[in-house]
Amino acid sequence: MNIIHNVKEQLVAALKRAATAARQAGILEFTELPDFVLEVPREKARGDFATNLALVLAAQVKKPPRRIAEALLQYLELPRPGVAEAEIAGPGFINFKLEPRFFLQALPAVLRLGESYGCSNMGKGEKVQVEFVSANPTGLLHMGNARGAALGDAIANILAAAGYEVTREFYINDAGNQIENFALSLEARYLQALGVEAEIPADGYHGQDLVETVNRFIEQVGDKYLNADPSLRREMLVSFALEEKLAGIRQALEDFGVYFDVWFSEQSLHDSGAVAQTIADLQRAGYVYEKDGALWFKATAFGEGKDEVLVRSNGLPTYFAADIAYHRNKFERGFKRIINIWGADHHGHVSRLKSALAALGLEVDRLEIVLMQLVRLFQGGEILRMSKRTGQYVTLQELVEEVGRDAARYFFVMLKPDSHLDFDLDLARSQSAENPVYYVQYAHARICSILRLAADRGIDLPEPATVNLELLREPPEQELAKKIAEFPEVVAGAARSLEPHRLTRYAHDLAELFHVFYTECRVLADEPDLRAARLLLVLATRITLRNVLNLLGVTAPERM
RNA sequence: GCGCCUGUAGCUCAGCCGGACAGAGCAGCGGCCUUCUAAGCCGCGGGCCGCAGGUUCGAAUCCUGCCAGGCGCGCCA
Repeated sequence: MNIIHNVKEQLVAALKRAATAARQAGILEFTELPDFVLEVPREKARGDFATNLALVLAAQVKKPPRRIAEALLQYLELPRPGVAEAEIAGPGFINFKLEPRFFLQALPAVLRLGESYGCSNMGKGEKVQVEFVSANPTGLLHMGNARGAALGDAIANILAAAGYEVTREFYINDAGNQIENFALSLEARYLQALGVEAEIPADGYHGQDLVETVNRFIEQVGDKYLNADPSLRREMLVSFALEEKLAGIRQALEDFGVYFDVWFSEQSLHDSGAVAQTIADLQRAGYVYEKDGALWFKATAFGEGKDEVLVRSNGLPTYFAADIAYHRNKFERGFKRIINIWGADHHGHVSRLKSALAALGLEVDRLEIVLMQLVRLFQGGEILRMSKRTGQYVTLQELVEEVGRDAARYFFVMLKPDSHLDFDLDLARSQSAENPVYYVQYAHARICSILRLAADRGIDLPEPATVNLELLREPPEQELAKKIAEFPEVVAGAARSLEPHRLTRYAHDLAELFHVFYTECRVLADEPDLRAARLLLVLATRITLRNVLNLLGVTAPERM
């Protein structure tokens, strides 16, 4: 059920036939039909669709584009019913106008589909995994993680709507050097709390949160590990702290409306031998050598600038080695598309990882990495530096408290991932009421208000099949219906490109057209048939608004 | 030095698989509430699309070179 998609396909086919017919008649000479587009023109006065076919043909045909367009029109059979007229404009575009009531057909179907309006079977049920956030479990979530959470969750939602079977995964970096540091820092705090002099490593974790964590640890076990074997002491501290930190992360994400299907432990890859196995397989493939007591991956064989260490001279595998094993594991789990949402500071890692996966004989094209640029925080005109070690950062929890979940999520998803994001805290606090998300939510609340009033007055909701759509003759009514009809195309486009910000654009445009309609047309009119038709339009708008907000992880309030 | 990202209205950003006069929000100015929520609607002002070349019938969009900002180039993760 996608009337726009259907009519576009018909038009494209008709255009191809027209070009072929003109060639056979000897009017247009060309060897191969070039790629052309059929798109919605920016200026709505130009019609509903426009094609540049005559323009792109000009290179081969060697005639003025407008002349070519004339020839095409001569042989073009317009799909009917649907397309009302075609005309040549500008340098040689062909503009098409649909019959005014064409888009109104979509309305009954929207009501029938309800929550699933906008969904498609594009993904054909293929398994896709989206891994995102994957924050270090040694602290709290910061603004960069928040952006990743909003973005990753929206992408996962959109893919699910487009017919993929989606798994959301959080990779827990619970191994390696940082955990060592974490352990030493915890140990120092533990000893300090028990009155023993101890120092946190220079590059350790100095945040106040560890003091509190250690205090809770002491409430449970007291000074039991004061004189214990240091490695046991650290192990107990780490396992306690990680559990607590992860629970906090999970809670913060849930408060942000983000849930994961799988929490995948890096340590489990070491424990299961997967890391060792991966290194051995790379070795067998001939891409590993030893130098200075370490094992190196021959990344230069894949065009990289330099080789990478897999196993350090102290015998411990690197994060890189574990990440290769992790991604191999993803392939083994059968995902057709493997999508990672990474901060731009990891971009150097992308091609290295892909090289290693190629060395293992895996189809690297199945791995898609969305790099998002980092978030810079401003306060009082100054940059706030974020650092786990110094404990100075604004957390996701604070963000949600300050600006609200809906506003924060909308804001993060509104920007394309490539854009650097300067987040002005003062602005976010003061302007939260002017956030564009309210514009969209307000449209939804207004609709609910109309429906409440209708119920109060004992007005029945229309039966879609019996509504006379012909009564919707006003331009705002038809434009709103057209925008509603576009929704499935927009979702599919966002899924293809992994660009959720297309949906915030769409949501804004839809809300705008509704507000105009609301101002111009009275829904609860006296005339029952017109009222029923407008109620149908309003109900379809509500469904579409709700569905698009849902995909973005933003609530659709009934009152504001 | 090398690599990736960004540079569009006062501010924050769309548009960038080339196309028809460059768009939106916020901020500014002026109108609109006796009937469904004014968190709204209508109108106005505001832009050498970082700079310079090139390709093209046509460039914000593609190519090259500069300039500016961010990030990366660890036996860190």
